[in-house]
Amino acid sequence: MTRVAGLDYGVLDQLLGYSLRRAQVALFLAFHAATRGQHITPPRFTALVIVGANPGISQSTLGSALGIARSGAMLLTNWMVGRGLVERRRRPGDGRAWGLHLTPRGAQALGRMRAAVLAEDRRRAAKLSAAERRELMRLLEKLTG
Amino acid sequence: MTRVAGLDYGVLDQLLGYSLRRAQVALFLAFHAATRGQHITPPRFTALVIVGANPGISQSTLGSALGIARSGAMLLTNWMVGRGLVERRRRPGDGRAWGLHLTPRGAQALGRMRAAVLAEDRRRAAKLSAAERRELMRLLEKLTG
DNA sequence: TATTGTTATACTCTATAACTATA
DNA sequence: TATAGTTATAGAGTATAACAATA
Repeated sequence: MTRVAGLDYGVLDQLLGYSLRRAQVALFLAFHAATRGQHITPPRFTALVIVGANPGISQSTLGSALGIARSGAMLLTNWMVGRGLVERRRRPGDGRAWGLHLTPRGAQALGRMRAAVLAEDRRRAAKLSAAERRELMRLLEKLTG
Repeated sequence: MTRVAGLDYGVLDQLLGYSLRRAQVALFLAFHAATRGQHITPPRFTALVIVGANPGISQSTLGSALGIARSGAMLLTNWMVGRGLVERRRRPGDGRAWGLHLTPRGAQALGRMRAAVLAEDRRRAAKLSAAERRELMRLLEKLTG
């Protein structure tokens, strides 16, 4: 979605939503560069981070965090389990829900990915000064929260 | 993708890309609210705006602006033509490409949508002061350009 | 040869709805 | 009744590849 030279973008240039979309696409390219060759996607990475930070989380809660339906959270979990990154454990108190946990291999893989993604995210953000980057994060938080 | 209370988002909260994604989802809801009941989507709205601002544009160039393949630009154009919002005109100099133009009905519909989308975008951005909003747009532009 | 539009096809992601087992 | 997970199915959006017409 690079800007096409000579094209008039009309009202789009006045929309905060469109500016955010452009910026998000640019940062998505950063993510893609950082995870090249692996079969990782933003939702998969997000899921791994959240499972890692919230051991024992249920699939439904994971789905809520990602903003997707339970059925989608299950497919995502299947992928993580199939790759040996996550395991489902029965919960003592509740026979319905699984508790999700990183495997040792998953924790190791996530550690590598996290470092790469964070480094590339920072590299792309380097067009801004450190103060500008913090200000941008603050404004985004204020907008969203 | 509303934040789930009590959940630890780990490294995600340190990623500019994730902050942008959250903000973009929030503004997408603004778009959705502004176009409720119409069969419009962000890509369709974007396409209409770009055709309106660049009369005679080709399908391929439209696709480039949207960051999608030619085949997708054609389906998008089919939708706009099918709704009577856009018409294809042969170009005098080049028998290969179509020139896309808004119909009077398309111009009228776009005018209404543009006003609604812009108003709702501003309304959601009202959590920021006018100065903050301008600063946010500036930072996003600096990041992307 | 290169470009534009078109067509056919396939893939990914997601939603919905119905089902089961547990609570 | 309500919730968690599962399964089946369908739809939207997109990409790729091949083709015809035109440059």
